[in-house]
Amino acid sequence: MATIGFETHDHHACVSDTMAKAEQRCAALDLRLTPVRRRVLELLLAEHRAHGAYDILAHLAAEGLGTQPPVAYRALDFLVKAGCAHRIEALNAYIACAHLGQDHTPAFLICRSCQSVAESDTTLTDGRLGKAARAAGFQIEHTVVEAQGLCPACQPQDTL
Amino acid sequence: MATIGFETHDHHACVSDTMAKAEQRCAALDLRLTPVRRRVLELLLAEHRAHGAYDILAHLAAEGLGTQPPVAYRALDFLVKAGCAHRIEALNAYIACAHLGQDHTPAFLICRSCQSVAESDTTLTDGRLGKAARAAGFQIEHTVVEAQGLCPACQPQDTL
DNA sequence: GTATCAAGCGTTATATTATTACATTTCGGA
DNA sequence: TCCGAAATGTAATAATATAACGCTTGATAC
Repeated sequence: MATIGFETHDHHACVSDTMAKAEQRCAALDLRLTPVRRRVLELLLAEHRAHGAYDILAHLAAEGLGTQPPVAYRALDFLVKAGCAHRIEALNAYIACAHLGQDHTPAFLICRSCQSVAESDTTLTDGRLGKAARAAGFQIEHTVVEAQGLCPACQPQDTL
Repeated sequence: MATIGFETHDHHACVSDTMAKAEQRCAALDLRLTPVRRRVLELLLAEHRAHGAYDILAHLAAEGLGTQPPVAYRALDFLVKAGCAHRIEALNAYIACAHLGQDHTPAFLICRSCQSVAESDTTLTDGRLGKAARAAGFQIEHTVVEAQGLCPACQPQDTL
């Protein structure tokens, strides 16, 4: 399990790695990473935080890539279906996948102070949700696991 | 842990029990369960499924209890804050709490076929979200744990 | 009792998020 | 080169949610 988003890291490499993986993934699945889709993924990747569809649309509009809501929603839906991005239900917003290429069931840690979002790569079945589902005879198809609170950097510091 | 929602049960008793507990809880916390709030809770309790704010508002309007969105949102917000209801983020909708009076961290099982929602009463800290948060130094304040899929009754049957 | 204050409520308006529908274009394969 | 599927452009609208403001009510201090 690795949680990506709060710790400092080489973000430039993080972005280019992910773009490269997205290319590979789309090629492998015979999906077309068109200019708009690619640009939206870049915009999502720029920061480890969630982006609203209309935020994305504003960037696209500024760059002449589209002005109407469906442009943004289509690209975001594509990226989500392709596994390159996730939707954060608690924020009605989207974030680039931090574990592209790994089969994973994402869980998110959302900081209410700095709005950063970390994606934790976990497995589902032995979690509480998996147990509860098995006990109830429920067949899980998709999970939404999100925690809201304070990231390490935003917690009140006793020392220093 | 108990998951309430899919199994058949004495729903009339389930409703009246919950209303009684809500009364007690509000009295104990010095919160006012006004007619609109009470009625909204009854509406939520009528079925173990999520109800949109505007669905609730339509009922209130039909009963002369209010016609504008804030009427519904205020009552729903009150019930959520009071612990008598939960918001289902994946559906932008609300559901009555099935574990009133118990300190719990809810997790929901949402059937995409019949729209029923079961609430599983779990503890947080040893689940995968808790582990991930501890590992990342993240301080959790609120969790959203929702699974979408098929409830027992809606799964394709091999036998029978 | 009555002045005061906070909570609740009524109402208008508007903000935010998301989808439907349909015409047009692009792209790959027959 | 023609066809069909996928992608895109665009207008309109639906669905969800909040801001703002004034009035009413109910509890409390005096």
